[in-house]
Amino acid sequence: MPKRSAARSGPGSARMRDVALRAGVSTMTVSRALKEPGKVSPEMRERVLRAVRETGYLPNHLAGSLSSNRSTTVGLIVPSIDNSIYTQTVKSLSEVLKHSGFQLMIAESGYDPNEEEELITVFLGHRVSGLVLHSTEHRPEAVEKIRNAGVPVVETGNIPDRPLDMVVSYSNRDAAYAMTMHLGRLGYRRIAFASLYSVHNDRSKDRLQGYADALKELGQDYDPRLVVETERGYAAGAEVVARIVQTVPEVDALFCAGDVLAVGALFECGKRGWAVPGRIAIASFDDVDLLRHVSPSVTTLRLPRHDIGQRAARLLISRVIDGAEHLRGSVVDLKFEVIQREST
Amino acid sequence: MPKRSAARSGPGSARMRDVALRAGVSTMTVSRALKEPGKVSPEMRERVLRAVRETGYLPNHLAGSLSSNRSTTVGLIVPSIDNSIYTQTVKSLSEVLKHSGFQLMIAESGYDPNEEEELITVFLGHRVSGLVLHSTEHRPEAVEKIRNAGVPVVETGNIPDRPLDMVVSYSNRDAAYAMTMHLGRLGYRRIAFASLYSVHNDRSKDRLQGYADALKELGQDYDPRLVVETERGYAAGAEVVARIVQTVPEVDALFCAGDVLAVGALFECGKRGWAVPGRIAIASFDDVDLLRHVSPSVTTLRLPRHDIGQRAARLLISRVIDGAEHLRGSVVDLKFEVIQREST
DNA sequence: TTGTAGGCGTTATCAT
DNA sequence: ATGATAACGCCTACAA
Repeated sequence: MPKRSAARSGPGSARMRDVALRAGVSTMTVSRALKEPGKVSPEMRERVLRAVRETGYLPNHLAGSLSSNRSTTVGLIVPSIDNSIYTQTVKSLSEVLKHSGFQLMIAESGYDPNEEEELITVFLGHRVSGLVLHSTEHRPEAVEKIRNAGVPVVETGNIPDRPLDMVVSYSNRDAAYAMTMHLGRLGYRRIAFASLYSVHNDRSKDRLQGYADALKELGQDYDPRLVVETERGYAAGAEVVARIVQTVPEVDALFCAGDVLAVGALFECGKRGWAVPGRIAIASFDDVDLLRHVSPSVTTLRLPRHDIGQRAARLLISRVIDGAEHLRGSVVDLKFEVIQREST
Repeated sequence: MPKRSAARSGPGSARMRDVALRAGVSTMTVSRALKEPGKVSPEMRERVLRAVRETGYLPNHLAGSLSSNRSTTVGLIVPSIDNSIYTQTVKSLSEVLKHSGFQLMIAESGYDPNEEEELITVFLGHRVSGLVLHSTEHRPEAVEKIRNAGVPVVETGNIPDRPLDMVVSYSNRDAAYAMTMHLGRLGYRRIAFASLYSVHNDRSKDRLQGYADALKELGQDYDPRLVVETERGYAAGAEVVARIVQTVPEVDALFCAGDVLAVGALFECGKRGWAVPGRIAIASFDDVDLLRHVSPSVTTLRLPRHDIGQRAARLLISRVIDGAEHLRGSVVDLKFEVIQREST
C-alpha cells in the first residue's frame, strides 16, 4: 500500500509534480525552469513560474539535496555562542553564505573536543557541504570522520601547526607577541599577562607563548608570578589586577588576553584610584567597541573578525560550488593591528 | 544507466544498505536497531551496531527526513546576529534543541520584513520542524506561507496583539512602563527617554508606549523634547545625553531603552563631570553584565533572555515530537525585574 | 528544448 | 522479531 493515501490538499502540499501537472509539462521542465532558467524557453519559464505561484509550491531542499548529492548547508561550531568575539565572524560568515544560497547550521561545543566530535557527526549526518570550526584541537575520531566524509573544512580560531584542511585566522601567538613587544617598546619593564584557562584552548596557549617569546626578545625575565590564568568576566579581570599588584608591586603593565578581562581590570583600577597608565598600564585583546569608549580608552589588538567570516565563507563556497580543489589546505594568515590608546 | 557506477569506496561511503549486507540483515532491521532499539532483539542490535562501527556508517538525515516526513532542524531568525541581547536566547535555545536531537539553522533579517520573508521561505524549503522568530512584525505573505506549511512557530521578541502561533517573551511595553514608574517613584520629575529607531521594530514602539503610559500614570507631561530615537552604539548614547541636557536643562533622569546607549550616556556624564545620579540619573534596559561593573553601577531591567530560549525550545519540541496541539497559540508572558543600582 | 526512466538513502506499511 | 516493497520529492543521465 502506498505510503501516502492519495489526493493531497493539506498543509505543505504542493510538490513539483503538482506544478508540472498544472503547467502541463514534465517535472524536469519545472526543475529546469527553477534552477537553470537559461535552459528553457522564456514562455515555458513564464508558464512554470505561474503554476508555481498558483500552487504555492515550495521546493523541497531535502529531496533536492538527496537526489543531487549536494546540500546547501554549512555547519559552524563555536566554543560558546554567547561570546561577543564570535558574533562578528558568525555574522559575516552567514551573510556571505546566504548570498550564495547556503544556510548556516550552528552549534556550540563548550570548549569540549568530545562535544565537538559529537556535533561534527551530527552535521555530517545532515550532509553539510562544509564545516567551519573555531577550535583547532580535535579528537582523532573527528578528524577521521571529516576525512572520510570528504567535506571541506575551515578552521578559524588560530593558525594550527597541522591544519585539518583550510585555515582562515590570525595567529594568536603573533598577536600576543606584537602587543607584548609594543608594551616593551613603550618602556614597560614588568609586564603581567592574564589569559583565560588554556585547557583545550590552544588560542590561550599560543597567546601565552607569544607573550613569553616577546619577553625573551625584550630581554626581560619570565616571572611566573606575573602570569595568571583565570575564568571569564569583569569580576575576574578586577581580581587579577588586584592580585598582581599585591603580589608583584613593581608590575607596571597588565596585558589581558581578553577584552572583558581588560575592562574588568580597568574598572578595578578606577575604583582603587590607581592611575592608568600611571600606576599600571592596561592592554587588551580584540577591538570591541567598548574599549574605545571607556576612560582611559584601552590599547588593544584589532583582529580581523569580520574578514575571517567572509573569507572562510568564500573559500568554502569556492570549494563546494566551483570545485576549486587547488584551495584544499589553503592557509590564510590574516593581519592584525596594535591600536595604541590612552591606557598604555 | 544507473546514476552511480556500481561499487563504492570513496568518501562519504557507507549507506544503510552496506551495513545491512555486512550484518546479514535487511535495511529495516538496521533502521530499527538504530532508531527503535527496543524493537529488535539484543543480539541483533549488537550485530548491527558492530556492522555500523566497522563500516563507519553515518545515517543520512536528508534521506531519513524525506522518507519520514519529519526533520530535525529548527529555523531561527534574529534581526541582528551580532547583538549581544540575542546571544543568551540563542544559546539556551540551541542547548535545549540539541538535547532533543534538533539542529539550529540561524539567519539574520536585518530588521527587514522582506528579508525575513525570504528567510522563512528558505527555511520552509529546508523543511524545518519549527521556526523561532524574534520579530513580531511579518509580511502577510510570510504569514501565509507559514500557515500553509503547517509549521509551529514561536515569536520571542515581544508579546504581539495578534500572535502568529506561540509566543514566549516579556512585554516590552510593560517593562518600559515598570522602569518609568520606578523612576517616578524615586522622585524624578523630568524623565527623558531614548530608544532605538522604531521603524519595523515593534519592540521599540512598545517601549515608548510603556514610557508614555507611565508618565500619564505619574501625572507627568509627555514632553516630545525628552524623547529621542537614535542609532545603536556608545557614541549614540553619549550624544543623546549631551543633547538632552542642553535642550532641557531641567531633565533629571534618562531612561535608555538599550544597554549600550545607557553605558555610552554614562561615560559621557563621566567625561563632563556630571554626577550620576546627582545631575542626571540613568536607567537601562537589559541586564548585561557590564552594567553591574561600571561606576556608578546602572539601574536596569533584568529580562528573561535565558528562559525565553529554553521555553521556546520546549514548546517547539512538544509540538513536534509529542504533537501537543493543545499548545498551539500558547502565550508565555515571562516576568522581568527592575534592578535598582547606584545610577538612579 | 523537452521528456522518460530510474535512482538518491531512508522509512512506512504490510506480511511473515 | 524481521523482511519485502513501495514510496518520500527531486535530479542525473540519456533519449527524442
